[in-house]
Amino acid sequence: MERDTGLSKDTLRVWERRYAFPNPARDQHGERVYPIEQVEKLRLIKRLMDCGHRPGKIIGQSIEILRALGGGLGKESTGPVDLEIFLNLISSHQLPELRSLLSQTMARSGLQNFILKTIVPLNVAVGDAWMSGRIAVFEEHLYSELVQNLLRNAIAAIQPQGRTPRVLLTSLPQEQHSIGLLMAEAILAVEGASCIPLGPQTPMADIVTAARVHHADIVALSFSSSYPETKVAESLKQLRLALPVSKHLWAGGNGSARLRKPIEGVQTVVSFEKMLDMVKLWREASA
Amino acid sequence: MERDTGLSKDTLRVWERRYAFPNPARDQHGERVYPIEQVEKLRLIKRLMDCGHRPGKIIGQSIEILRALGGGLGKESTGPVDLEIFLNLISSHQLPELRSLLSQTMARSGLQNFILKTIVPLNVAVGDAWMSGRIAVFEEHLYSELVQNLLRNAIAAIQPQGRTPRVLLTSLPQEQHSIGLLMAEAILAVEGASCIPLGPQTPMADIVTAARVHHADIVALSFSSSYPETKVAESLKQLRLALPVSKHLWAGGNGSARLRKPIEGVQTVVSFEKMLDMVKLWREASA
DNA sequence: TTAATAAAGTTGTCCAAGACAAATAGTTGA
DNA sequence: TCAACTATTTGTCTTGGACAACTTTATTAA
Repeated sequence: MERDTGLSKDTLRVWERRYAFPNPARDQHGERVYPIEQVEKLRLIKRLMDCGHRPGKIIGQSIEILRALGGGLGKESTGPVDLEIFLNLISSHQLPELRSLLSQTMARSGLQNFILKTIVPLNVAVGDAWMSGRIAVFEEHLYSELVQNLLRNAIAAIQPQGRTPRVLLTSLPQEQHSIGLLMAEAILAVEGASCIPLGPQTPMADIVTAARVHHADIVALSFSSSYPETKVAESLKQLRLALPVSKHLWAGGNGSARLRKPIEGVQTVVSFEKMLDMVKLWREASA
Repeated sequence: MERDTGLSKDTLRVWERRYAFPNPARDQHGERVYPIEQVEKLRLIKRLMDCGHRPGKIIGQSIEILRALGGGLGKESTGPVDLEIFLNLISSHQLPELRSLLSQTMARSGLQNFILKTIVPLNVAVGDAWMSGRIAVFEEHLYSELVQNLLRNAIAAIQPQGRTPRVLLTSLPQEQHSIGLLMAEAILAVEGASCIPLGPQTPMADIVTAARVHHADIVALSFSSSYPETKVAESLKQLRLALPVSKHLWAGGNGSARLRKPIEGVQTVVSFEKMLDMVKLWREASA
């Protein structure tokens, strides 16, 4: 259930006590068995919470109402590219067609624009489509794999220039999403920065050591919206203390956008567009 | 601690009660704070358990003795390629050199041989080197990223032939290791099979649906040694029941090698070499 | 001596309810 | 309009008991 919903065991228990939901059946040993509709409702609630809703307010609502609440989320942003075509290919399992359309789009717009104008909005659209029940988990997985291949191939095609800044890219142990890291790496590679990609889930002590031995100028962390809210600021403060002041610390992803107060010595990467400006600023400052 | 050691919260608690280890300090709120040496010992124990040791027997030993126990693990297999060179490059952070040596080796031996003779033994060697404290977590991460890039690029270079069998590749929700899936995909791609790579952590219901809509002939699952032992057989039986009998079900990875009794209708992929034979057999049978 | 069976020991996961710190919302006063 | 204070909400940690499933050892039969 933790994996399926993104909610911790303790949270599920305390919700049972407080809100009488979820209300799982019990098997012959008295252990909880969650009906599929409760799992779906929990997933919806989790996603709405990531958008700022509070559990106590929405947990009593029916699935239909929750769906409606989420429906109006990403509608306002209609990108320049028609995302509907992509979504249709995803939900109709046209793997080769989807692959070539993505490749074509990338070739046409260039890597940076492809990420900014197509992949980022498409990720949001896919998330929404999953939420409204339009596409399934495995369809999302397949799409992710495809994008990952595309990005890794593009990055490999650019390859080392040895220019500054040297950016260490990773996420903390609780954060397993890596697609954001790849997008950042691709964009930075185009800018001519040298990336040290550690992949997701690097322990803090290792980040500090890696930054030292690889002479990183910037340590960039990614936080998805499923990263525990309370932990983001805490982890960043701790890491800031452990890193030499000379090294910049950047925090990106939807999880870091929720930060209320800025943290001393930590820069928030609001968007990939802004990240380009930040690289420019770093270069000016270090010149 | 769960992430850092791979041991569940409950296991850590019950060990405290039964074996008086770990014995974490407490902060001002009475919450557990684990000294670094206890974390290391726990990691060692976890790894030794994956090799068949039982916790009660080894938990009382000192770190030195545990290290010695693990040291004699993979020594017998000295591959044809000199792994020492790779290990040295990893531990001395020579990223570009490591990258090009891997590429060269791949070009020289061919993709399949590269995986069988270099990557597989190297993965084991890296794991052992981590265990003996020779390389750090972040160095292992960097190596993983590199291999992943290499494999994904190689797979992309082969690309679709539309030949059978159609193999759906994924792992179950608790299993996050994906490098084994990539190696399998690469080897199968060379054989001309069509892969549907869903990445790791696909819920069982989604695997069934995906197998249907993509007309998969074979569903191949990967289990690493950190997958809960008791769950492997259980999950496979359940999935076997949910899949049509016409679809083959293959289980690979170190986690599935621990299966004592074979499961009706499930084939164990003992090694990548054997997988090639299995593909051949499938083709003969389906002709 | 071997093989099968039973008993004893080992091990991980689940259960329940309590406590509390931190975050959020609501209220009041300047 | 903003800041400070209070009340409420919320998630995570705590403890120890229970037990099913697995392993090992002992016992019995062939």
